[in-house]
Amino acid sequence: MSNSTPATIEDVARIANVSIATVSRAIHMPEKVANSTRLKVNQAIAITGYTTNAMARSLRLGRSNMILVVAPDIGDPNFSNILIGLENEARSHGYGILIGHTQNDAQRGLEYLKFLNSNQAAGLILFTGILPFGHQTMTARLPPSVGVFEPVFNGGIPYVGVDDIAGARKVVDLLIAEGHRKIAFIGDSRTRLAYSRRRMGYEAGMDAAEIGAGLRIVFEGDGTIESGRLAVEQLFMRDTLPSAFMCVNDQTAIGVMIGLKARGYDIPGDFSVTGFDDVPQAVFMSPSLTTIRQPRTAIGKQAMALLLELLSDGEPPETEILLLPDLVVRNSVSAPSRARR
Amino acid sequence: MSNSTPATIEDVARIANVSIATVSRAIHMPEKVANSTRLKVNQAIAITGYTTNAMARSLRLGRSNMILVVAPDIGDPNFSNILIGLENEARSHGYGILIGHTQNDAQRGLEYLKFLNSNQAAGLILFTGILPFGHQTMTARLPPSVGVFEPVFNGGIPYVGVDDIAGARKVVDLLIAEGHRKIAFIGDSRTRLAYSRRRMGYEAGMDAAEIGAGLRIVFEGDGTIESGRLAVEQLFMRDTLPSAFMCVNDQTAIGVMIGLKARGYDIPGDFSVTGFDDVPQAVFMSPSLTTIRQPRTAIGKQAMALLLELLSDGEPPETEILLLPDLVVRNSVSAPSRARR
DNA sequence: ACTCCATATGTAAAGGTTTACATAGCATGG
DNA sequence: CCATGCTATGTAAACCTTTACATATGGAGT
Repeated sequence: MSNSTPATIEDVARIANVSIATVSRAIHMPEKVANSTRLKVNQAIAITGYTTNAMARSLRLGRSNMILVVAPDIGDPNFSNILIGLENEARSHGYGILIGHTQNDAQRGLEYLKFLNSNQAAGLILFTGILPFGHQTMTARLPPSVGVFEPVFNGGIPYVGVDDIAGARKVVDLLIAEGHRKIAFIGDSRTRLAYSRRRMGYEAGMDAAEIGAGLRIVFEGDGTIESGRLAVEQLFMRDTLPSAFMCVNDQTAIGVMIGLKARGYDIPGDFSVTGFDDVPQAVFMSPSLTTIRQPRTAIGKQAMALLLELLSDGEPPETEILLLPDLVVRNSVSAPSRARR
Repeated sequence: MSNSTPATIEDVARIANVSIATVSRAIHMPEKVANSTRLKVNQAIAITGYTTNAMARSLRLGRSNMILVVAPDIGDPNFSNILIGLENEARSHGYGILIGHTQNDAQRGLEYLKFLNSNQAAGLILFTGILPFGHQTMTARLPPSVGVFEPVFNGGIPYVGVDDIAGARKVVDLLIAEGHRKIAFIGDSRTRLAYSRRRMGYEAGMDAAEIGAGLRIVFEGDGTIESGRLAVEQLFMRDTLPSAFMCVNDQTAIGVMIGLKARGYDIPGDFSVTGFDDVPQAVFMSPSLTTIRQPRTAIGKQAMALLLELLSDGEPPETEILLLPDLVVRNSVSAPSRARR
């Protein structure tokens, strides 16, 4: 039974007393095979413990059953949850996932391009806004691909992300509902498209509440902790201080909180602070951070579903799928302090 | 150049004016080929942009260049850092990594077993202490495998982990150096072998300091936050309270801290608390947690290196590799309070 | 009874590699 | 000058599938 060398389709055929073609058909197109024959084949498969040799199959078919997932950094805690969504969806359709990380290094990217060229992956999931294949990007013959989080610069590649405008709108609406009017947006319009969209959500919310430009304060940072701290420093040099800091992401919010605490202020007593992303530590901060949760597993699932559709249909059903993220209310927001109102 | 269908070895052979065998040799056994010929072949490869079709190669060779990594939960933040180590090491040897997660579900495990049987992976990395293939485990024909973190129950499978005894010893030595003598160990001897070893480290440290059994307090939990909280409740019902809680892992330590805070105690003022693992949030807790850092990336790298060695040699060079983990001193430990000394 | 068609199965080629074996060329040693 | 052996290359088989095409079987329609 459990021989040294795995059973092949031929072993099955011999035992079932049919040809290998029939075995193949019994497996992949059962309706094309007589009931009685299918039974014999299934028995033979059970006896031999046969499983299709994926290598041979992929070779014959000209495509593999693997999806390559490329991220700049697989150590990113964001990544692993998306991975779950990706993996579940892939596996339930008979695909496996292959992972690679580039650390934004073109040389590494190139190695993954080789992977693709050597037919090892039928599709590609990209976590980066830029094709990571250096100067060969232009001539690269890519398999069906989809982006995660951000549109992929340069390619007609569909992507799955989050509705950043709507998410930011939820935040600003909360702050306004709490009574804030002087709301600072600590942003970053350069790095990622998503960040610009969050700014748009902020502006839309302020518009809707008819809060004039005079009360809007926008600081351009770069999405890092340090830039949050810096924003506080700069804003304290002006005369009009906000009562709330709406940050483009959680990193920035952490920086802002560090800055405010360093000056001896209480959060949310003196200032309210919000983030965006819901990084894992957001819940452990003190105060815990009110933020927007990225539906990571759902994003992964959707992205993979889209890719699989692409793989079978050829045509992208839609070029952009935006999921609506949820507001997570914690303890970093309250009504504006008397002094700041 | 960039034709619709990828170049094959035959295209290269035609252009270089040699046989396909020579091309293959020029690529994989360059020393077997005349210099002049090798040059011609390399030029032809450059012209055609040829890359070896991995499917065909794996089929012919009877083994793939993929390593399957199976973990109970790839969303675990521990996981992603180890993944980096695994991936780097694998890639630098021409292997790719395939990931799967079982959620401790035998059905899922079985699907990965199919993966293996269908020759899609040359080796296996296991994050679980038990072969995740349900009842088929016994008859499963596994490729070379290595475990991560824990020995794999049941198989003669080498593994890479951390020296838990030495790690625990570092913790207890620190506590003793701070002046503690009544040190409670909040443990879990059932779930994981690693946890029993940490207990051994504790006992060894107490022995070395000649602290008698009378001063040792051991609570058997199950490694969860809740069990840490429970330990506090139980211990407060006894008459001899410890001055320090040495926890078998960070989860337990979190629970202990919750329990102590609920009773209004200050950490480390009233009681010292230590963990083990250095989970990402350990640094964000208040007070930040003194604990043992798992060298995750290094573990991943070592595990993959061991597997690759297995793959080429056939013989495991050693059956257990233990890395020495570092103590991370933060703010949850101080000298014992007067009252508890 | 004969033709035709549908259904079920078989035969063989093709997919791209690697490699055992065969061959050719050439130098070395007698 | 021939036998021998070494080096470089070529030929063809094998790895395991899938599937176009061919064939066989049986039933329906005339």
